[in-house]
Amino acid sequence: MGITIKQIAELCGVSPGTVDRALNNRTGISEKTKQRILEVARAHRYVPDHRARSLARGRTMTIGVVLFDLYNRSFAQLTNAIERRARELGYVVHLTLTGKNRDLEKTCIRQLVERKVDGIILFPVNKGPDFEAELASLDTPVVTVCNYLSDRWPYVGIDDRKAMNDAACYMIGRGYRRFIYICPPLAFRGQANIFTQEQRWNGFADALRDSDCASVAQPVVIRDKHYVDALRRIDLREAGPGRTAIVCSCDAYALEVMNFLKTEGIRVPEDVGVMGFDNIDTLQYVTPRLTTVHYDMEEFGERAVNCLAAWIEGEAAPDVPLSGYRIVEGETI
Amino acid sequence: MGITIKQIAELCGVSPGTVDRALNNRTGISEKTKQRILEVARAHRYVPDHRARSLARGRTMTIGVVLFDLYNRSFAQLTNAIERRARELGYVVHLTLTGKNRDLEKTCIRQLVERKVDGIILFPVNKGPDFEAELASLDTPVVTVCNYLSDRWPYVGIDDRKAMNDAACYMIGRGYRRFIYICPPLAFRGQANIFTQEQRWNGFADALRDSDCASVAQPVVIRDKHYVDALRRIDLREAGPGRTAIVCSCDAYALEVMNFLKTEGIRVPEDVGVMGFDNIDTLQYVTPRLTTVHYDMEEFGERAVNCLAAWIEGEAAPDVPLSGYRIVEGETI
DNA sequence: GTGAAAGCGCTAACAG
DNA sequence: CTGTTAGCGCTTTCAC
Repeated sequence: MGITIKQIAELCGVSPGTVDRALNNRTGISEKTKQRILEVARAHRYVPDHRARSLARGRTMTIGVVLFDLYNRSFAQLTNAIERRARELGYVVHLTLTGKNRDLEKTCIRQLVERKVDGIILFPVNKGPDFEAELASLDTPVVTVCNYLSDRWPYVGIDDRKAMNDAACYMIGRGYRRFIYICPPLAFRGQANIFTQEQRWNGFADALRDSDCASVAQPVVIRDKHYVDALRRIDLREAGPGRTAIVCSCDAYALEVMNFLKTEGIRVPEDVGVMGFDNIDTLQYVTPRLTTVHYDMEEFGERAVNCLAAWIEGEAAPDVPLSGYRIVEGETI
Repeated sequence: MGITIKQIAELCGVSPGTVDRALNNRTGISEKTKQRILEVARAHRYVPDHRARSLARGRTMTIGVVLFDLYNRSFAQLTNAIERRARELGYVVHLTLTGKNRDLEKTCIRQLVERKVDGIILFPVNKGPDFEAELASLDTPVVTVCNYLSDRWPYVGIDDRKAMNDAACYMIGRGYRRFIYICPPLAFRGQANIFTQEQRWNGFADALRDSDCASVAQPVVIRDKHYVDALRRIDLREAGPGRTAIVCSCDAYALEVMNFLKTEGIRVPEDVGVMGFDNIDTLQYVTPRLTTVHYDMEEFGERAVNCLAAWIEGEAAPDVPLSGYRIVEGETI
């Protein structure tokens, strides 16, 4: 199954080297033999063996991607963008999914290294000096996305702290004074890499602290994975100064929260406001339109690939500026 | 960068063959030298080169996936399931996306073959004898998903014709007599492989024809890519016998339609009913709850991988039974 | 313009 | 138990 260069060489009565010259448009071959070889190759449906080629050439033209999963809309978009951009640059993608399992993440990375990918795009769930050392020892370019690891690797993302700060100010500006902050990942503080989620929380806390509005209350923070249950135990209609907002550290939580509020007959934003983050595309079909923070996942994907490709082809890891974001004024705040 | 078996052999003063025995837990090596070799390998962070291994062993333990894109929720789910199941079986996934481009699909397949994937999971957009011949000549196991190609390749999916037939009967049973059928892909009939979409349409047409209910009218069929615009030109509140339903050949269209109806102030299902297909997970956040046809994409992914793996490891392509489906009774019909 | 040979890193078959 | 050798398929260098 599958004819090889050597076999073509025999069939044509030439050497493998000559076949190589013909097949790869190299110089130093007469047009006549070249055509003859190409003819035979076509007739036998010659397909080059990429493994052998990459072994000889030293490049696989493959990039590895390590993500949680594809359930989150954003990741699907990101993967899509990565594949497209990678393809444009001549790379094929190895997709590996970790399900947020830290050991599995290491396994995935190891597999990619064994397969000698030219570079890796990583949404890290691990962190810490050991992990960094491990990553550094790979001798493989790595670009991090959506979750910062360290300045030893380029990072593609936004300034989440500032963005959530802006969001908080926006809410305060609209009369919100009491807040419930939902962010289950915070429960993994110190264990997993939840940099982005921490940044968002910090940005939120900053804003509340810095607010010159005296009536802003201490926020209630929900770290429970069963955040809807936790929410159920709170009296959301309790009277008090200013309005109440449920701040979700990402849209996925916000959607669940809105479903819950709907079943409880709690009106948004009349009774309580809801703030999201990510602007996932699902939102365009949901009423009321969620107020959220938008950034461009497609751009993330492209930037990550561009950066990785530049690193692969160049010497050092290029710097990537943080991406932009904006608050999407919906109907829930 | 990266130590090789040969180098380890030199360092340990043994032959490459012995190192291979130690590294791969083979028999015929003394515990002592084995430990010594493993020691050195670990110290130098030995990582096997998968390309070389696969070249020598004849298997890549890689499966290729060819899909449109990841925008459709279903595909993201499918990809996720494929990756997970493939990983369980020891395979790594090459993901290629075609954007529904028929030439690009061929390119993707060729790339995967060059990379000597052990098998391919394909959502085909091409069809016809030429394409089938091309595919057959690959000498690579291929399993088709979601879009049937021919009985030469296993197919993972449901009986779409019957499912849409059931859906139509369900609507007729609920008093619907006038139908608008939305299915832009039908415009590519004869060109692209739209098997599934045709099946759904056929099932729908069957049901209307076979209905013993005399008042069922000929459906209006929208094949226009700008189906919302087409819909705008129709008087949806026109009086007539029975109720009117907009039947969408997949949920993605239904969501757009519902958004449109909302902006027009047309109530669902009071003024007009809406039927979907696929039961994408987005639906759980959309009101009113869309009536649709459910099938299990996760199962598709698993079955496809299982089938492919069985074929790779066995002789012939295993048969896969059609998967189940069910109508999800929502609030829009 | 073409051929021969070495090598990429690993495996497997055969000697010893 | 260990070493040797011959590949896997392609590339590349150096002769001719």
